[in-house]
Amino acid sequence: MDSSRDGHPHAKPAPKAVVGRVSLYLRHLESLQRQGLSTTSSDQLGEPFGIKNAQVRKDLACFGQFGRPGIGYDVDELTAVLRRILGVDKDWPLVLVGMGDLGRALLRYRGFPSRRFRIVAVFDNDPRKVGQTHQGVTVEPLEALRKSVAAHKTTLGLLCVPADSAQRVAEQMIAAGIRGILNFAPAPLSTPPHVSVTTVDLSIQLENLAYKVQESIDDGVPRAG
Amino acid sequence: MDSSRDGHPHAKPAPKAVVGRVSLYLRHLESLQRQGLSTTSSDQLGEPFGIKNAQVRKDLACFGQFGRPGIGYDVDELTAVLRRILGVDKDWPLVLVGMGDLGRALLRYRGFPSRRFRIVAVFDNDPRKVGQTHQGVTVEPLEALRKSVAAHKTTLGLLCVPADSAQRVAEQMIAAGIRGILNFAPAPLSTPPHVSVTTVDLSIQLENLAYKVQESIDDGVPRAG
DNA sequence: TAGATTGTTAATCGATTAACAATC
DNA sequence: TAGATTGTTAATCGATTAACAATC
Repeated sequence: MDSSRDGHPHAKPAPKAVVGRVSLYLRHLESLQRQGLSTTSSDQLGEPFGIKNAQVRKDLACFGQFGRPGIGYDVDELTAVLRRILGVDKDWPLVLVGMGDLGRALLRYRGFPSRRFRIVAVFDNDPRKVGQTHQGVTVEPLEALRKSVAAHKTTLGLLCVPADSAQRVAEQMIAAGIRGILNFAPAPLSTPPHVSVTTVDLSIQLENLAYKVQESIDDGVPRAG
Repeated sequence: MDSSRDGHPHAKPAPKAVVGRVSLYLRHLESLQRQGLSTTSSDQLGEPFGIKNAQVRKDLACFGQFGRPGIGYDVDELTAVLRRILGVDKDWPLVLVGMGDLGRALLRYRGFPSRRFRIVAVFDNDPRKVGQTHQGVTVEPLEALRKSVAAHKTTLGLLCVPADSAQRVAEQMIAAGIRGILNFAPAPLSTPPHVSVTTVDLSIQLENLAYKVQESIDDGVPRAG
């Protein structure tokens, strides 16, 4: 019952930090493709990210065998197979909830459409915002969420509301059928097990950066370079 | 030579994932403080994040001994000591480079000032943007970066330029004396060892979320909840 | 053939969890 | 005292790295 070759590997429960790195490899593969290269190696794939060749091979091994000893990997082939594995070989509709400054910025963010993520609907409960059109999308009230999610078969959502309403709004999104939430509110969300949440907490990121800088200044490396 | 008690612990090289979690504990402590609680426990501190009590205690042990057996932790005391350890007991000036949509959104983001991160200067090379004022800050050309960094003793920067200029601009920031970069460009930065970089790549985050959702749909949990 | 590079197994390393004596 | 909870040591778990036979 070896299923390591088929497209949607029911295989093992997808080893943890691996998927994030595979996304990076795919990025680099696409850039190699643009450069017109036809083959690559585990060494080359990990290099821009400081990832060792053994790790690259181990990561890829989670999903199957894609290379040839002595040769390496076919760029086009590996690109296609990783796209399929990661699910980015098709469009993903998104809902965006919360049209503050960040919501507006995300609506214009070019990195999403270029990866086939399409914001198909935006929601806000502020009556002054409802009815406005940004980037060709009209702001709807949250009551319209469930119908929209069903109509577009949306599974992913961007949550850009203030921290104090994040949990409540997340629950509405989940009730509407959303299965994955990219949460920009600086608040932990508690969600049922079938819903995935990634919290992007910019202050925490900055805080960690500040700590590292403080540390590096404390022990050595004192002034401007 | 036990230095586990002094404020800026020269002690051990700050165990990896620990700092991120300590930031979370601090957040929760501040919320407990607002609720008027005076003591807490390792159990309570980790609970909102799904972190086990043993882990909380181990994490805190990296920096010293702050609790009392049978009692727990003093909320005010632990808050103060964690703030000092993380370096958020003082203002951190920031530069922001790149005034696109995301740059503008970050300039308005309330999570930064509330954690004492102050955007003191913003830069862009587009002559149409230079001279504009947003949120009371005037956009300057990149040539002005070095002088500004020196004047404000800035060590941290937000990088919000397109991917294809990210490396070049990062080098300018580093040359100007910046020591930590929060990078929003979807591109890996290569930097000298005394400079810390955290890349916030929203497409990668979404991609990983999409993968998890796809996986959860594939094996079980089929429709809207 | 010699050199390159794979997939995989074994060894190392680090992080998480459990257990428990010590303390309030 | 009994119950709670710490700091820390030991046990477990998982992730990274090194090594190498197999292959082109």
